[in-house]
Amino acid sequence: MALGTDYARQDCSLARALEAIGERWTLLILRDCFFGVRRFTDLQDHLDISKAVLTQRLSTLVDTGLLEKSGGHKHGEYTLTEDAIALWPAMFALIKWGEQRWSPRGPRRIFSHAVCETDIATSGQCPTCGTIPPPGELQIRPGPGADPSVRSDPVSVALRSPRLLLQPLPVQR
Amino acid sequence: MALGTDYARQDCSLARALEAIGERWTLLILRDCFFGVRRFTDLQDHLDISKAVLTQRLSTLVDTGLLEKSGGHKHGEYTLTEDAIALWPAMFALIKWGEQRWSPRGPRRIFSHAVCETDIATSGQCPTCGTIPPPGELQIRPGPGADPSVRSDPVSVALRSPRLLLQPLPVQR
DNA sequence: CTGTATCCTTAAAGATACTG
DNA sequence: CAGTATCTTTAAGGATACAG
Repeated sequence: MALGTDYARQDCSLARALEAIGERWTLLILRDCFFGVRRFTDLQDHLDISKAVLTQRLSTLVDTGLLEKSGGHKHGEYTLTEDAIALWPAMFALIKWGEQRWSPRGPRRIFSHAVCETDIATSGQCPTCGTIPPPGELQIRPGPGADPSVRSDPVSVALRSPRLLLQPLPVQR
Repeated sequence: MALGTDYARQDCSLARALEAIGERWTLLILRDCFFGVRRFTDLQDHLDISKAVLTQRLSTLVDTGLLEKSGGHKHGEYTLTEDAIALWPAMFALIKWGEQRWSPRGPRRIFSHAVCETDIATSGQCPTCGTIPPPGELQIRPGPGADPSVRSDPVSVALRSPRLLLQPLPVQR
């Protein structure tokens, strides 16, 4: 965002949250991490973002304590910290809201509670066990609203197989 | 955001959502509307935002169908549409996440289920009735993490009295 | 009260080339 | 593979003055 990414003088937790994750691309980067993307190049390919911007965002996210980097300079991996994983309910709610408005053919992705084998509700609750499962217990698969024609890069292809959230995404190149 | 507010070629509802509410200030404007702020000047005073930016954001929000304007040119009022009210779970989750990380003295604002007179949990559920109350059934009051020293303008003062969400905020000038 | 209209400064983002 | 470095373009945001 131009001219400052902070919201000075706002006595509000929402402002603090947005200072951490409100910048352009940041939330999409974290979404990809939830989906198992961990490599710099994979993020770049999937997000269609410039290297410079991606570098800056990743560095900020590491500084803020939302991402952890491992693996050194080459073949490094970025993984979500506990603080970032705690963002899942907000991200899930945003995805659901986006679906209601802009996915007339239904959800693009469906989340289910792995242990109950039940698709979870819009509220985030599992209809079978009644809990709000943490992301690590969720499986993701393409839904009726998905549009495979949009993307055909290796990361997008890999993301189309059903899989657990937070698990590393194996990208075939 | 500089150079485009959209996320082209992202087959993802989160991207669509962010195109609508991801711009700087937009989510804070909607938050204020949930809290009952409805007037141009009140938003400007409370957000510490320039008129030009506020005008642009409000106009976009009306175009997107998230705000409705009534009252004509002067003394106009902006109110949330149903689509915007549906954003509450996401906004609530973001506020809670921000509190966990940046409000060590506890929540700045406490939400309670008006009919049950019970403070709602981090999950958004009312411990008494078990439901996830819609924003219209929520009351808001200052919490231990609030910092009244930050702001003393009329809007901030008015926001410090306990009140129902979505109800118009009476600002004394 | 609720905006428009201008001007100006800053920085955000893309493109491209280069590096350990 | 995972970035830096540089350059250029564009737009975002603040300030100020003005208007219906």
